[in-house]
Amino acid sequence: MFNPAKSEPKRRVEQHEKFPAMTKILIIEDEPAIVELVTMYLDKEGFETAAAYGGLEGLVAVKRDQPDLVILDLMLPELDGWEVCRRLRKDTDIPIIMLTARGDDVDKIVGLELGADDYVAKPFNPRELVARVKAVLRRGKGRPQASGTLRLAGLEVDAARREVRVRGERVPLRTREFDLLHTLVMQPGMVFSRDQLLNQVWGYDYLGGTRTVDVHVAQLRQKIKDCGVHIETVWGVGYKLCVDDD
Amino acid sequence: MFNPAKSEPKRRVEQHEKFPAMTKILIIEDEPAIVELVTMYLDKEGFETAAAYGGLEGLVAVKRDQPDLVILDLMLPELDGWEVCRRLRKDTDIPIIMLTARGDDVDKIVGLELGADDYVAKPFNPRELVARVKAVLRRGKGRPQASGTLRLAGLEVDAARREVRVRGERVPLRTREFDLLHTLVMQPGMVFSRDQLLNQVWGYDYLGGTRTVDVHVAQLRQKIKDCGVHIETVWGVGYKLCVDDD
DNA sequence: TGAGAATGTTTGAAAATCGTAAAAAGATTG
DNA sequence: CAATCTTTTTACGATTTTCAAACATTCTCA
Repeated sequence: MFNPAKSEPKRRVEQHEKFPAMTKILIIEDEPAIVELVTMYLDKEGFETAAAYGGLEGLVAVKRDQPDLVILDLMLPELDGWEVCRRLRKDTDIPIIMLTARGDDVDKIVGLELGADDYVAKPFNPRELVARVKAVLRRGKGRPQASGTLRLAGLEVDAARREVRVRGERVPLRTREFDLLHTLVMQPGMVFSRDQLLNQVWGYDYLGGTRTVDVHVAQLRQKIKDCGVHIETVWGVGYKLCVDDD
Repeated sequence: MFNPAKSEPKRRVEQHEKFPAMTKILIIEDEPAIVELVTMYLDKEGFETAAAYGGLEGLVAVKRDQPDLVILDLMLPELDGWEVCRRLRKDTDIPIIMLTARGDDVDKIVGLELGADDYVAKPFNPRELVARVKAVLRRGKGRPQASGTLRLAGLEVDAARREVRVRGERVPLRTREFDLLHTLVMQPGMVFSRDQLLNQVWGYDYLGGTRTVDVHVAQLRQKIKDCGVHIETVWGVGYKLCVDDD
């Protein structure tokens, strides 16, 4: 998609940094006290959490919950962290933060051999762990954007620059408007239901009503009129972008 | 594709990016274990690989194989990475990613002195290396990000000297300010999310909050005003550098 | 044609984001 | 190790955007 820093709609968030709506974090750790502590801190930051208390259980949980990040203790019953990490790495790219004891060979963990993304030495400061979680999650986001301007009749949409031109003239759009238009322009003629648009533009966890889409469509229509392209209502279904035929 | 939130969750089935048929990558590294590992990962991504186990051998291999990118260890027998890099740079533009030890002077490596395109600190995560390879290759086409002074209206940014001039007048910038401006100037008009800027300027493992970016942007704005170029806020997304239009 | 449902449009309060100053924390230097 | 400089955090007001609600309009189908 195209929005580098989606705003997080409809959610009670204070000073929190924004992460993809409901980022799921799985904690694999046998000591309940630690699980509880970490859970508490992550909750407070708006993350969704799950826990597994052993290696095997952990592997199952990963499959089931599809977390966005795993916090993995090195010392575990059944299957130790090394093995769990290795198996996870074999068929996923889910970021992993290891909990290690002081003195563990950190280089091996984060480096080649295991391929974890980061580690925190026990005993650790929960706040630091949270910071690391955020940092690791952020890493994926820095990739260059697919450049290239989409053109359709008198309409140009530049995703990388977030600029829209109507017959060559720059038209300032707001975040939602831009994202909405961009989705439509990417597949001209394709009908999008309001729900599809909500998922695409507002995020899958958006809690508002579907009429919101209508409002934004109306505003978009205002701003991009007379460019040889228009947003058509598909009655009872949704909207699509069409090239004027005359 | 760079949307952190929504389109990202499918981590499992990662689609291979398309690079020119059979992009060749040469690894110059004396430790066979590392060569093997890296080779495996690059293979998996569809790259063609070759290896050289020493500095001299590496130079020869470059001549012979004409790779599209070189991964170069800093510590090598015969001829060390510094020297190899220097010689490569003397008569080619082949992108180079350096493998360094933690603590090596990264500024010198990627800066003008050596002119490598990127670096990865050992011990490294192979997946990250692959990501960097892709990033560098992608960057390669398009823009001569090479040395020299970047000029944009009344603004000059000299990466080598780390100097900035506003309408010819030198303006002293602090480290962060300079790096920030530099990344923005390299791709004027391109929108950078705060996360992207944090990754680029502060590093992949920066642990602070995103508002830090705002503060530095504010300070930059102070220092580079009235030079025909300004930093624009892209509401809900991030910042971009724009040439004044009036 | 008219009732009911879906959509269009306008609006202002509420929410989100941003700018900035100033305090706090961290680095660097002499 | 104190002084100084840089960076980061924090706090709060200012600004911008969003969205639900209300009402108007259009559409469908009996």
